[in-house]
Amino acid sequence: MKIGELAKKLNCTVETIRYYEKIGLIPPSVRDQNNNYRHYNQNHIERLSFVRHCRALAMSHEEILELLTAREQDGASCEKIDLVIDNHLKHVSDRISELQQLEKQLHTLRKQCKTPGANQECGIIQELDSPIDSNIQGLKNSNHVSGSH
Amino acid sequence: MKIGELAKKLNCTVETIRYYEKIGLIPPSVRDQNNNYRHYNQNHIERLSFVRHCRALAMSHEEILELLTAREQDGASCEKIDLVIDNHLKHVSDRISELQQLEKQLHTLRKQCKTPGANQECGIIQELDSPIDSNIQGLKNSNHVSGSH
DNA sequence: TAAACACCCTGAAGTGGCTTTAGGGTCAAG
DNA sequence: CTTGACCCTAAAGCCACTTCAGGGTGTTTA
Repeated sequence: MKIGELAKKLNCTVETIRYYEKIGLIPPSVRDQNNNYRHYNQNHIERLSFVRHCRALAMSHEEILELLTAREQDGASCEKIDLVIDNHLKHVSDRISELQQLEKQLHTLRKQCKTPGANQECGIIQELDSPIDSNIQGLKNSNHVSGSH
Repeated sequence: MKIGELAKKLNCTVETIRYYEKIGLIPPSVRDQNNNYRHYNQNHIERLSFVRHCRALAMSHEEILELLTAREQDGASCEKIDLVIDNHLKHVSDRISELQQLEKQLHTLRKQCKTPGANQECGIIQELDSPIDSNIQGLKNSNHVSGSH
């Protein structure tokens, strides 16, 4: 299977697949000796499928590598696997809480503009001009609604 | 006021302030002619305070610039301002929904590991190995619980 | 047979919002 | 006169890709 076909099958771009190979998230592809095209076998497909599945669940590459390592340690218990999932789940839950707090604050801010008119009197701008309060300062690590890790 | 004092006052790092100046999010500081140290007046402080307030609400630099521009157009109505806030609020709400969907999926996945034992039989790994289903594919644009935009 | 078009390749740079690193200069206190 | 807190710059690193520039390959159709 060539890279374009694989990309379609797994709903990602060819660039992403080449990138994963480059950083070692998937093993090197086999190359066609004539034209240097990448070719993929069932093993590759399964591995990439696993990775994409994890990414769809918003796991980081680091977390995915931990899962892959844990999986390959035959006979080991799945405690490590559970731990990775639990930790990730906590990241997601925490991020949801943060965003919900943010949502509240934005609703409150939005209501400040009661009487649309000249912007100097806009309650929103007045509010944003005022000193930062401690509630809002609480959300330090958020770069634009992103980054649970 | 020197940069360190300003950073403390606004609860951010000196590096962040220098970075904002570099990318033009705040106007250039006044320099001490002797030692080239940055100095800030009330205008600078208010502007940076505004920017930090917006960032605490997870707005992007682009959104902040839109607000700053709208604010400076004297006499214009605050429709633009409202629009920026409304759009941003929608980003946040949408991201919350996505993360909640993710949270559900992760809970379901976590439950697959009912009987902790040898990892080959771990339901989690089995699930992640299986083909990606269309529900999960729905969350395409998420890079690790981040990026509402 | 040649041109069009879809597909493949590489390496480097760009994205956002900073943070970190490396290598310095300045200034007040002891 | 040295210690330590503060200041400066330019460049690289972070994450997970995406985009760009420039080129090769392979099939199909005029």
